[in-house]
Amino acid sequence: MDRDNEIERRLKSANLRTTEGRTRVLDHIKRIGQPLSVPELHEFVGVQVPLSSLYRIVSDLVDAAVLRKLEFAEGFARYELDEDLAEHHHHLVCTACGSVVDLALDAIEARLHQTVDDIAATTGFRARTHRLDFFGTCASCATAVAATTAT
Amino acid sequence: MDRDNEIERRLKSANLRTTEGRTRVLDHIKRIGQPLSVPELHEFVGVQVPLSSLYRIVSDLVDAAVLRKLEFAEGFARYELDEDLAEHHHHLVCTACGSVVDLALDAIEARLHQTVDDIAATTGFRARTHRLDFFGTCASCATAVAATTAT
DNA sequence: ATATATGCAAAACTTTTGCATACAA
DNA sequence: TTGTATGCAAAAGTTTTGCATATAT
Repeated sequence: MDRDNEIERRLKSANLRTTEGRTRVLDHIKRIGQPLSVPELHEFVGVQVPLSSLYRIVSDLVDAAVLRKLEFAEGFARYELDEDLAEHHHHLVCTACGSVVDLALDAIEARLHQTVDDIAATTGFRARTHRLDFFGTCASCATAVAATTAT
Repeated sequence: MDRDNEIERRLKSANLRTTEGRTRVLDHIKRIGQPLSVPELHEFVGVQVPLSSLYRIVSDLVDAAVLRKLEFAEGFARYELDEDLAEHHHHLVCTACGSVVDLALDAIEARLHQTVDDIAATTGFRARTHRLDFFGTCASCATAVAATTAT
């Protein structure tokens, strides 16, 4: 896969060896497709990789531009593939069930591109990346709430 | 001021008394106009209010919908006035100097409103609020970098 | 062979909590 | 007066670090 080659390349140029821990972490993040916290990785990847190693692994991978660190207001960080490796996307955070779902919509990006231009013209700020998250109720929680309320 | 009345109202309906600590925290957050961390508040508000009290104060104010908790990927939380109390805005985060500047642009909101509609139509997710932050280089850091590079 | 990565234990940092005292209403 | 807020100290949760050992290249 092309993406895997690019990951290899970034690991190499950051002088990071291909180890079992890193491979496991990346495999799980690629497979799950949602931003994961280190404790979650600890559970998924297997307890045989200690937390301290996981923290070092994700930190190194962030430095190598393979992972990206995210924080919602949860009190801990989550990690996902760097945006060059995954399709650029945003997040739908359900405040009822806590789920975080990726969202990619061409129409959004077009509008944001205009916005970045507006900002540069207005303030002189050169936006290189952005982060756009939506908070609300996912379809299934909306249904659940409707059912409860109907009672 | 109208906003202060609204804050009073929210404190009252959350059964929160008007104390010196809360008043100080709110005064500083209103005055500074940038999202502040608790350690920053500790320094600004005065060391005579201990950290534990500050954490309790901001937590209570978040529950009362007077403050809003934000997290960039810094490892700690920042607090600013709830969006109903401040003009709805976004953030320009300079990755060179770390400054966080508020930005409010009508054109952005119009585009986001369309986006929220798109999302509801596409996914069924009902977005109640959103968060949009831009990361890049502020005008003065861009100038500084240009100067350095020119040498 | 050699530099890098890991595991363990200990520590640092942010945030939370229990409880007695102080304060706002 | 009465319930709420604070200060202090201790603890909990997340993340970082030192150092000896194990591993990738």
